[in-house]
Amino acid sequence: MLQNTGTHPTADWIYDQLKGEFPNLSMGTVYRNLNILIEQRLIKKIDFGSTFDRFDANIGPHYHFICERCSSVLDLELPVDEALNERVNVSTHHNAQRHRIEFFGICDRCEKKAEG
Amino acid sequence: MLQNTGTHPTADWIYDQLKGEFPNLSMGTVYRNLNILIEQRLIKKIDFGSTFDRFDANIGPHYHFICERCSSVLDLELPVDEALNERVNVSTHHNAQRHRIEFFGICDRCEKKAEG
DNA sequence: TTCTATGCAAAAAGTTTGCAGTTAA
DNA sequence: TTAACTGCAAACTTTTTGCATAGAA
Repeated sequence: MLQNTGTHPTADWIYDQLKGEFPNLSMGTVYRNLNILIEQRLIKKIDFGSTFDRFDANIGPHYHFICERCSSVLDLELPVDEALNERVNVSTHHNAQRHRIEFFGICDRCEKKAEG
Repeated sequence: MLQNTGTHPTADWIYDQLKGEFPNLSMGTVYRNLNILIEQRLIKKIDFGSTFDRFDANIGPHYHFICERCSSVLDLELPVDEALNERVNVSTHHNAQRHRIEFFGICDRCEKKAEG
């Protein structure tokens, strides 16, 4: 089983790709192997640390902090750096209009709890 | 119906919060109203432009570009700015160990297609 | 009455799991 | 003979939808 595409595939896409080579491949196997690769830290799932959708009432541009202990998602005051979009547009042929940053670590509250 | 928490709630959490005030509230209503608020651009769903999980075979630190037309997720060459974590740690009491950036816009390929 | 919003339950979408059967060491 | 892996189908989790009803204008 190989994993060397340059893309960020969905399980579904992987299934379609491999279906040609292994005609009776099943989704169960795809997910099972993806999870094994995640455990072995050979790949990552791109997520927000929870299986639920998250909603954001703060419409203005702002960055997020995601606590890896309690999974809460917090707003940051850090000023948004619009120049970053330009950096992308200059160094690639994409047209980036905005961006989002998530910081990962341990939040204020969990740090305090750990000390307590 | 109110939406003014400072957090980034899951539908589930909202349901629990409102359950006290509206004892026979149902999940259907919560999701329906969240989707109305999204249409009205009063809130946002924090996602990657697709309902599927995405997997990343590139374990090293790197940033992503997400095309809002074709929903593909592409790696960027932009150098990762480790100093950003420090900026967060200095201005808040959280402990940020790493971060992730997603740029949103129209990708190379879709731009070309549009030009025809 | 008409229009919008709701509860409920069923369906859909995406992911995980149990089990029995293969295959390879 | 084991141990690891697989297909299949069923179960599970999260979100969406259909329908009949309730309440407001």
